[in-house]
Amino acid sequence: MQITKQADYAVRAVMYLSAHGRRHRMATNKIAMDQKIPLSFLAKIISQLSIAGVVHTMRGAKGGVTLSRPASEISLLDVVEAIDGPITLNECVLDASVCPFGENCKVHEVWCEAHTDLMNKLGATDFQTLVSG
Amino acid sequence: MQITKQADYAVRAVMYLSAHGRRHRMATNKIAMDQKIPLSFLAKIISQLSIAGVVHTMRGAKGGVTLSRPASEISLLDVVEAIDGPITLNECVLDASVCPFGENCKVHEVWCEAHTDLMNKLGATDFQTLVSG
DNA sequence: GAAATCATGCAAATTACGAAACAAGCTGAT
DNA sequence: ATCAGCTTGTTTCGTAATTTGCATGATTTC
Ligand code: SF4
Ligand code: SF4
Repeated sequence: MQITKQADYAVRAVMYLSAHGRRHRMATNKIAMDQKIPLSFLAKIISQLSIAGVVHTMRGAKGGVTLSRPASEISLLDVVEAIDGPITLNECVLDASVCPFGENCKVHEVWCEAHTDLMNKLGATDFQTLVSG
Repeated sequence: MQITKQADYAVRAVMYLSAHGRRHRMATNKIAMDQKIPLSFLAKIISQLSIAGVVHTMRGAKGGVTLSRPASEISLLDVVEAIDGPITLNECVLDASVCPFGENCKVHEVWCEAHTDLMNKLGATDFQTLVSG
């Protein structure tokens, strides 16, 4: 019952980028140093964030990473789900057919409600307010 | 980002016990059959629930498992934490010292808030209302 | 072509899952 | 009282999946 370290690393990276503005291209190397992230591990995370459309990468000399959208339009949920996949408190939340009891289970509803609340909270927090506030 | 199957199994077991009342002693065998839980797995779960003080077990012939408290005084949180241990959305929620940024991290606060909300929700749902409602 | 950088693949470590075998306690009949 | 049978508690093991981290390769700019 925890987000993975990858997801937390990803959040730190996006925080770092948000704090430095979209104009500057930051090298993965520098991000890793400043945010205490294993370098070769961060590379893969950046890659996934790129595929998810959160960041934009530039290869070659003078390359680096930038946000592909304004920080105000990137939510915690975007980053976490880009790395860990859809977050589900219980396996039945997204697909009720995995359990023989499925829809007839009262607990199922509780998990779904809690899940929705969590999604709303994470979806409502954008990185602009995280950095400035 | 998911509770373990053990925790869900535990919830099913307690649901089953709550539905049948505290007066009846149910054999682990029967619970496993009706709730589609691997028998040898459920034994370990029952044991942990017993240690946590949620259920009371009786060995020997005519033995079985009963709730040690009225269903109205057992919350989802009790059962889940008895099995999975304290639930934490991120490792820094309970112990901020695991991260070099610790208290100075804005994201940390968000996780703590979300964590509190989740705890409250799970703590407020007792098995009496789950069964009857 | 060389340097800097992202991208991909591979291995160790940890954890979750399930099953089996064994030990211990209770009941009730003898 | 004693013994046999039933039921939970504990321990151990093996498998599978996930997580984490590292090393190497591919790509672009200068
Ligand atoms: S028993 Fe209920 S809560 Fe558990 S997986 Fe099935 S539907 Fe979901
Ligand atoms: S970076 Fe912030 S959110 Fe992540 S572990 Fe550290 S304190 Fe917690």
